[in-house]
Amino acid sequence: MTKGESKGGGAKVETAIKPTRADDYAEWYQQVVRAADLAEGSAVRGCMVIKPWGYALWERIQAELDVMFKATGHKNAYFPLFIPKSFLEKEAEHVEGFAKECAVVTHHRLIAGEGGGLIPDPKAKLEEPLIVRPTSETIIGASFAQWVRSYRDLPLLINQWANVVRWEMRTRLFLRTAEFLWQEGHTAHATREEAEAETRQMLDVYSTFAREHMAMPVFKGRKTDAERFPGAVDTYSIEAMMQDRKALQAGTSHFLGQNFAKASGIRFQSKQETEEYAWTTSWGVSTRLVGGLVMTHADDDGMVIPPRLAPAHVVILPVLRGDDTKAKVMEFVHGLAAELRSVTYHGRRIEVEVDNRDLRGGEKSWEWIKRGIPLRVEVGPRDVEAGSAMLSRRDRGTRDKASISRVDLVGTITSILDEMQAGLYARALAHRTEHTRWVGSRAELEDFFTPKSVRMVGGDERPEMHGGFALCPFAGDASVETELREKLKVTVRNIPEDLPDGGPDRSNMRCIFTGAPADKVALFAKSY
RNA sequence: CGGGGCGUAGCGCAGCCUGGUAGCGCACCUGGUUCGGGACCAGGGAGUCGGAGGUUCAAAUCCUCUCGCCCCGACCA
Repeated sequence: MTKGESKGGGAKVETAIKPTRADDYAEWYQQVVRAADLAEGSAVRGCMVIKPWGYALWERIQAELDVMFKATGHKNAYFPLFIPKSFLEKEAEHVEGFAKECAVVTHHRLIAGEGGGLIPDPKAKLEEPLIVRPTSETIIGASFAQWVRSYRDLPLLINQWANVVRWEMRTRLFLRTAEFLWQEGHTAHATREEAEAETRQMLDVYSTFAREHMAMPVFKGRKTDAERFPGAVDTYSIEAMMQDRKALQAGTSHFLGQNFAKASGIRFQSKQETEEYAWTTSWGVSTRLVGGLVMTHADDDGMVIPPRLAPAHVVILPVLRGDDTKAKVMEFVHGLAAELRSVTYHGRRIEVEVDNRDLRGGEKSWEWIKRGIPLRVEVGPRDVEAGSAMLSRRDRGTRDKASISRVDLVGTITSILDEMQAGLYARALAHRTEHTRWVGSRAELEDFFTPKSVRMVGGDERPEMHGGFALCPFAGDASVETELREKLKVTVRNIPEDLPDGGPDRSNMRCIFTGAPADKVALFAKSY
């Protein structure tokens, strides 16, 4: 059982977030997002306001990924928000995939209506409707077609940071909203091999980022046909396990073959003087990662931010008691803050917040606990006397604090943060390992994903937290996927590259559903 | 788009059945006592009760219409 859960032996602990994960996971998630001040709903249905602390997390994700994209040769650019309807129509599968959830712009002017309001001017109707981009393959393809003439123009390695709109029915902050922020890489290559290598390279970038920065273990793998991106030849994903054991697709990378090159006319003259279609890729991660961060690390007291992603690493909370000591304490605090800021942690300066708001100490502490800042440092008159501070770590109990000398704090803060980062990853990995299982038969798989109802205090019954990741040989029969999705809401998340120990003899596997020879192992799970 | 629910102070709600002109908790403001882990006391500000129409001496409450939102069923980063 994870730290902070209210069930189990011992006295019931008062938690900052109610309900707890064990009591109502979905509601817990919403409460953490609110309590950590990450985001809130807005006047626009399905759209969220990302608040400064939440946006700072996204900025950290952007900053780290951007460096990784640049290091692999990509350049940033920006393409239009609006896509002519005819562009979207160019790739058949693509249309089918997105048509159902598009925002459409039909007019370019408003005039006074009868009731005093504004209405679209019938005389200002667009000749061709514009679609607010749900993704940009087609509009970027049009530019690529202009930019690419010769094999010497390839590869073309472009990324854009942008917002996109998908008119979703059911929305949840960060996890699924009608508008979201993301990054979409688009590349064009002279050969199939090179484009496939690019697809895999970016998948690796994502999994490295997830592991090292987000402290989130992921399974990398290829999607089945049923789960492929509309218009792609192959889709790859990284899949992470959330604390309720459901999978979250945390990043995708697509090998688009020549489908979009043909649709957009991305042609080039080869060295052999033949005309060829380019091979393209696209890959993306979104603000959904912030939701993934919450569901991977947060606990019943709120957000927990991995140090390497933290907008601020430490908050200093001055304990001010009376005017006689206030000046001394603040002098010490500012000195300490300056010293900490001079320390480098993975290429960044340590970020320090000094919270000297006129609030009670406990109230401030709890606020920062809920926000998930890695370290809290209290400095009061007694610490000033002793040249020390009281240090609390977000990965320990909320009341757990220990005195540390100023010198030691400055000297060891990076190793403390590294230890926390490693600890968060280890904990997430242990959780995933505990709930990942090889299954040998369909019955076993169905049992694994069938909840046993649990009687709550007060008599309510609700499904237990159950299931997890199931691995088994799979021959790739699409009708099996449909059946499992309909019956159990379980899907193949991907065909993982790296498999945990155990399982059947890889050289002689049979599909557990059809009995046919199988050369692949599939990862099954319920998902967000 | 089908089934269910809800709109009353910034947030969460009570009041409605049995009409009499608006209340509670949290938050906010002021003063005081407090303060090394979610304080207490006293005082205070804040709501055209989603909107329109009707019944009535009188409507948050009853009736009609309307708008918006949330939950459940077909999708998805």
